[in-house]
Amino acid sequence: MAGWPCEVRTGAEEDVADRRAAILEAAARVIARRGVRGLRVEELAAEARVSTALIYYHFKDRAGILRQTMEFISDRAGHYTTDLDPKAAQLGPRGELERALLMEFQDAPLVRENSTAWGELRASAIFDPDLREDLRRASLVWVQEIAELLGRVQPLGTPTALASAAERLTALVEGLSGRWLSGVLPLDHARNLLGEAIDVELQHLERR
Amino acid sequence: MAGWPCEVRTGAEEDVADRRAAILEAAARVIARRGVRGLRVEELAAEARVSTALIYYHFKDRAGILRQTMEFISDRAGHYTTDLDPKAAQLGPRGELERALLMEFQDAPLVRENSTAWGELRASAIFDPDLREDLRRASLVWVQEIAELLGRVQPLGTPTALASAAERLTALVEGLSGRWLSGVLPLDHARNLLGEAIDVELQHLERR
DNA sequence: GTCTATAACGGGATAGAC
DNA sequence: GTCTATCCCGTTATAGAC
Repeated sequence: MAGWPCEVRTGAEEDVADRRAAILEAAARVIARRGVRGLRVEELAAEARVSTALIYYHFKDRAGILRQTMEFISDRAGHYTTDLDPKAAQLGPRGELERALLMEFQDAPLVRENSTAWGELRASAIFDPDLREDLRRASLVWVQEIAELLGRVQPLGTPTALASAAERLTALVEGLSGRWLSGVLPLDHARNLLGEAIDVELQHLERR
Repeated sequence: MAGWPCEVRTGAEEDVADRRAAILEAAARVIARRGVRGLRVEELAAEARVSTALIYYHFKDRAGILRQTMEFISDRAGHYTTDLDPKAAQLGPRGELERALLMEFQDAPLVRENSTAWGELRASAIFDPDLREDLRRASLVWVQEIAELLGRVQPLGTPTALASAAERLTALVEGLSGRWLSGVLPLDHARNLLGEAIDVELQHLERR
């Protein structure tokens, strides 16, 4: 998914990779601020402190920017699920599950930025076939991750039941996230609703 | 919400109202086809078989088109919930509840169009304060409507519990709708997941 | 109210030097 | 790889006739 080999890189290559990453980070910021529709290549260039020409050099065109930003954001979200909080394992399965699902609902700048940009790219995918494949893959991975955590909390659940619960919970996260970010729902309210949903689904898995 | 008086209208006024409505219908179609970002006033004009100038005459500017289309779509969705299916009352409360929530998941052209356009405008609202107020109102109305239906199925539920369940179910609809429309989830799968969610929430309401 | 014609501008994309 | 300068097209919005 990375687009860059995982081998050790020498000086020059690393500089390029860093610059690339810096542009993608900037793209995430700009998309979170203005939306996909509001992304101006010139603004992105300013945000990343490079020229517009360099952006086209690295990403070919506007569509390329979007596609690669989607990958970038999806990778980054995957990372802060596992990396960012090394004490996760000590929470126990239930704690890990809650953390993984509630993760998105913090107003820490980076997290909010990631959620906003991701939601925006997700919405764009409906009209942009280029983005669909990445979206599909990312969704699948996420659902499986949650199903697996659910299975650790409730080992009795059949694979199908676990998968369904995971699909509902992740879809619910997306729905609640949209409501939070558009100001329909305050953050803590969204968190409470999601917390209850986890309870409800776990109780339902238990009882069969 | 209508923007037009509910009184009887004489010939000329009716023509104007019809034309206005025709443009808004066309806007819904174009947004469903191209997204908000893809909405070109010229394409809208062609779709509605009028000139671009007329569109600006009626709606002031691009933002005005979006704002009024949002109202229009929200009204229309509200209508087909209650009007379009006069035999709804015969379904019993549970049937009405399911119908109201599953409504959005049909691939009848008009319904899909409404869902797509609504999802698109909802997503735009995150970056467009103009749209937020309408979105907030529409969401509120919808949640209350569902809470009321839930209460008829499960009269034991406390108002708070009913409200929470309604918020989760409606947010879930939005999440699943996005997944369906972006091709992540097939239609019948989305319907099944939502159907199960209704069961799960009702059982949870019962047990307390 | 509705049209045709066009002004005005924003922003995607590229040429070519370094 | 990276920049400066610029082209050029698509889009929004308006002027003015009917």
